[in-house]
Amino acid sequence: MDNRDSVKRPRRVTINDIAEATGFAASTVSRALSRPGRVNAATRERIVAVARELSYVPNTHARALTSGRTETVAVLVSDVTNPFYFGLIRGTQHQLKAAGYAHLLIDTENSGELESHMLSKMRQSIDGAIMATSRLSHRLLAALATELPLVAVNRMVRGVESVVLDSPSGVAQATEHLISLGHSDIVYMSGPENSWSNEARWRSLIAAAARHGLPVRRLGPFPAGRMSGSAAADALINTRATACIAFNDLLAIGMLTRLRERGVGVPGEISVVGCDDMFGADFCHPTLTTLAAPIEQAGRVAVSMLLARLNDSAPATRQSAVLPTHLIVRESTGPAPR
Amino acid sequence: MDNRDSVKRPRRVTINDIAEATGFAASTVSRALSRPGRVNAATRERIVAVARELSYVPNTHARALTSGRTETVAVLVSDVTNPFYFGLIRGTQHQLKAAGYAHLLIDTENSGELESHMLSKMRQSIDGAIMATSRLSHRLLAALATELPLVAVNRMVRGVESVVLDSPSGVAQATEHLISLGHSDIVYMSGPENSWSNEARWRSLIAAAARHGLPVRRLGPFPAGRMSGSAAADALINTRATACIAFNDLLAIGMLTRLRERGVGVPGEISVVGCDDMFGADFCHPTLTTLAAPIEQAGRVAVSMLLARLNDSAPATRQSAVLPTHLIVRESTGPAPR
DNA sequence: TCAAGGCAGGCAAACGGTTGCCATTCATGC
DNA sequence: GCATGAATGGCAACCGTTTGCCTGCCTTGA
Repeated sequence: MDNRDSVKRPRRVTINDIAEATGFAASTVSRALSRPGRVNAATRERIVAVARELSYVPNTHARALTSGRTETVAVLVSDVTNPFYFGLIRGTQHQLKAAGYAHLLIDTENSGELESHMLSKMRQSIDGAIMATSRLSHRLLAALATELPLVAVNRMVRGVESVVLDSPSGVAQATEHLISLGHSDIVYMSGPENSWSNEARWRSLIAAAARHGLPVRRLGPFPAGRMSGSAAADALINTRATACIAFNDLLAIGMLTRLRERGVGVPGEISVVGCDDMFGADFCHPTLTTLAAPIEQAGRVAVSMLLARLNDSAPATRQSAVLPTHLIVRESTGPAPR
Repeated sequence: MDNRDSVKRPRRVTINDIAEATGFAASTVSRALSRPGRVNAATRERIVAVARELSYVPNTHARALTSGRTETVAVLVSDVTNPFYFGLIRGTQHQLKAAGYAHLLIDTENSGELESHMLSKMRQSIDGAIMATSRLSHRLLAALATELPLVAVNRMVRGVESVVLDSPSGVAQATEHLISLGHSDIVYMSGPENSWSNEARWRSLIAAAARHGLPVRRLGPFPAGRMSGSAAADALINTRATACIAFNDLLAIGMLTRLRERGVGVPGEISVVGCDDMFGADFCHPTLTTLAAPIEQAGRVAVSMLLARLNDSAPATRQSAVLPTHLIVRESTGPAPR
């Protein structure tokens, strides 16, 4: 039925309508709109005016089909519900919008397999991708990077542009902080095993403690959710350690809750340090001493790097940006009990 | 350079490659893949097998160009950083992925203008949209709904399918709760003026209080962020009221912080009720009594409604789903001081 | 035996842009 | 006066699918 058609698809304005209205050929219209300088200034003005008047909107798909450019960037996160990503999503969202790109959000559910599957499925619908804390192996990630422009966040791999948060220096600060408070038995509460930053944090804790001749222990791995906090707290209590650094704030806050339930004083008996300074770290109880990571900025930087590569067509000197982290001392850390 | 080309665009497998490999025409391949039943079973099997072998991935854009279907749904939120949306994003993300749809996230930055602008720009790249707490006027929203399949969340408009959280009943529960604790002076801390749910909550507070012959007051409007909590708390203290219901948890948590700073006991001197039970409400200090809204479920339901409409082509009896809310009593509410 | 109708497959025209190549015009320099 | 070449615009092929229409064949029933 004609009626239905006109309702469902009101026949949008195309480049040909503009061509007809101006008397120019469609190709000229196309160039005027997407390649200024290739046509006469007067012509362009005329065309642009008519385009605006007809409220012309270029068809993304048609454009993508020939030119290959989709003006869309995928942002892959391992778990949308993890507040850690909120800042990242915000950062990428803003930067992409500013550049006129669309933001395709993909939740990889902590699965490297799903990650590469989605990516191969979307390869032609996106110009590039931001991979936040990818669960892919180094080899796979590097291979992917040769097929598709991508920037990794919190992941350092040869041949892949990346933005990483300088956890080492942050963890070192946290360690110094705890040591200066008299703690000599620091435990690392480990996150998921396939997480690159988990390893990075653990290694820098070892290094930092070693500089003071202190041994460190590691508990876990624990899934990076608040729920794991209970098990983590129980395990920690068992070790009789007086301080811990948790893989992330989610885990730390979960531990806080459990420690309180069990009547363990924080920071009286145990000091807890989190990582990421995510939403909530400043209003949980006690408020959490944590490693502030400029994750929103990381998102913006990642997008900038990606767009730079997309536009300059220069293969770019594969590089990585390292963003500083710093310790925010709040209520969850205090002098070691004697 | 040929080299560069082959690197950047490795020439993906198309329907024609399959046609050539199998000896069938491209059209038959197309039908075998997207309209089974239209071709002979044996033919289809053969084609599907070859397609898999060649790891064929259909080109979204080419498909969208002719069929108009993009298998993409836009999710518009007024502010990605508001934790309230996390659940929604999660819900929509999961449901869309399950159905094989892509999830286009759009932040409208609390601006109705940006909202409709983005939507008109994307109209041909999406099959439909989920509009969470739209800032658009009723008229505009209704008009939009005639041009594009959409489902509104937390917004009730004639002629627009919607999913709403039953705040009225929840606010009523909260009011009863406060009254039963002996409070007779309840203040509503208002959120943004252009928010539909803000009005809905305010109205149901009036109604609930009226049933007990109690007057209520309203303070604000306050922007729906944690930062506004300070101003809100100060204003509240000034009124000498003993209880308040805040537009949302963000505002409530902000108030909690400020009240603590100013030495006002919660719930000793003032009881605070939030709305949404967002991430953090259960670990802030004191933990927040709040209206739990099944927002993730709302996201799923919204997607289901939208997909049902997209697939059944039936214009659908424009309807709305109302999801129940319930009060979660935590530490921030207590008996009225005497 | 033949008309009618269903099934399976092919042809070719879209969909809405982009882009390589060609034609025209006009200024420039010798 | 003529070759040269830059600037500008048009032509038409193409991107990868979908889909309306057509054809040939086989089945069915009178």
